[in-house]
Amino acid sequence: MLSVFNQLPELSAFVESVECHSFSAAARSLNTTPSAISKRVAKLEDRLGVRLLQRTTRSLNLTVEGTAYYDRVSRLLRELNEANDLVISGGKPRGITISTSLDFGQWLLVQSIPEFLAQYPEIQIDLRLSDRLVDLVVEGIDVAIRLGDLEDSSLIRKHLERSEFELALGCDTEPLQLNKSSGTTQS
Amino acid sequence: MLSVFNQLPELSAFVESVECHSFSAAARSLNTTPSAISKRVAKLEDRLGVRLLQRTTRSLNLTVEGTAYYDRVSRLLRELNEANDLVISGGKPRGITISTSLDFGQWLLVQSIPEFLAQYPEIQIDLRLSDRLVDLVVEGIDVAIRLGDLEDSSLIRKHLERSEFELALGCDTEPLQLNKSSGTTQS
DNA sequence: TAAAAATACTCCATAGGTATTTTAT
DNA sequence: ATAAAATACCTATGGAGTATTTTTA
Repeated sequence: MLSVFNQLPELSAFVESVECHSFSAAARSLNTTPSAISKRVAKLEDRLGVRLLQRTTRSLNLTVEGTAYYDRVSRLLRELNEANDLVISGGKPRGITISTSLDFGQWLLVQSIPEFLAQYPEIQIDLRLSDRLVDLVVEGIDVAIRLGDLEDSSLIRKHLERSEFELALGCDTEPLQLNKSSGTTQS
Repeated sequence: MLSVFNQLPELSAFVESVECHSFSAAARSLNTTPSAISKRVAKLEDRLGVRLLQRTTRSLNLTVEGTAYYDRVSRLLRELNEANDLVISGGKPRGITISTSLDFGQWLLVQSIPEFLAQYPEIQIDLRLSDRLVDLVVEGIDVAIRLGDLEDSSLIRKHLERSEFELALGCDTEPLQLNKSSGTTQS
């Protein structure tokens, strides 16, 4: 992954210019100046070594290469936006990582998780079943569920921040009956 | 197209870190310093408002969101590289825009272009057939072919730069017999 | 003549590097 | 004890704005 250079402002300027048929209009749309747009597109062309837009003071026209590039890049920008949107937290929990034992995971969660997902379809659950001792911090576990007195074991408990999962539980009536389970929980 | 912010260095740092399982290794791979990688990833997470990598001084682990983001973004970086490669000129002509009349285009070029493409498959041809007067500069036409005395018409001829098409013609024996056609040609 | 692109010039934000601190194995 | 991540600090690059010039419809 060596040949990708920084180019997103340039890409946006290019795509927006094509769609607006004008640098000035693109500048308005992107809340910047025509000067900036002109420079960004010029820089992009410079790096690619190819003229993308044939321009006079009165019109913009895509070159052959520009057309090919526009087709691909406009799609990529759309997809990148989608990837960002998917991941950007709207303040709400979006994903949790749960660690528990094989047994407990199978008997309790495999039944309850579908229920939970039915109520909160937008939350992604990463369920990791393992009987080994897990370092919650190192592996980025949000909630670990262990049976009984395991909470008195050698596991280190750290207070980091209020668990996203707890927030999810707190925001409505309890979707899972996990409250009674003795949890070694980051909270 | 408003929500895309500049993020390619951050994206590369993130993807490379995931693939190297280490900021330091990613820094080596991207010819920069661990400090830069650390800052880029932190900035990306900051903008997204989501932690992508759970890190200690000894290990990196993708969070749930990080996994989803990595899947998408690594693909996008690959595709962006491909788009760049596709368009980057290796010094050779890559595309020409030809303007000619409907008649001439049909009778001559429709026969000759397949031949030409057989010899130079990597060159893209954008053939625009039109009987109206065309401003070569405004529309980014590389070669315009007009019959006979049309070259004495009101068309303005400008010397801009040596036509890519002429170069293509000059680099070998003539692939088309266009030399005899009276051309209003940017050269 | 009006409006748009290019450009010269300046300024400032910020990305990146160096050196240091913290942390984990 | 070693190696990696985070951080503080500084510097310089280059991105963006303003104002001007050029061009074209």
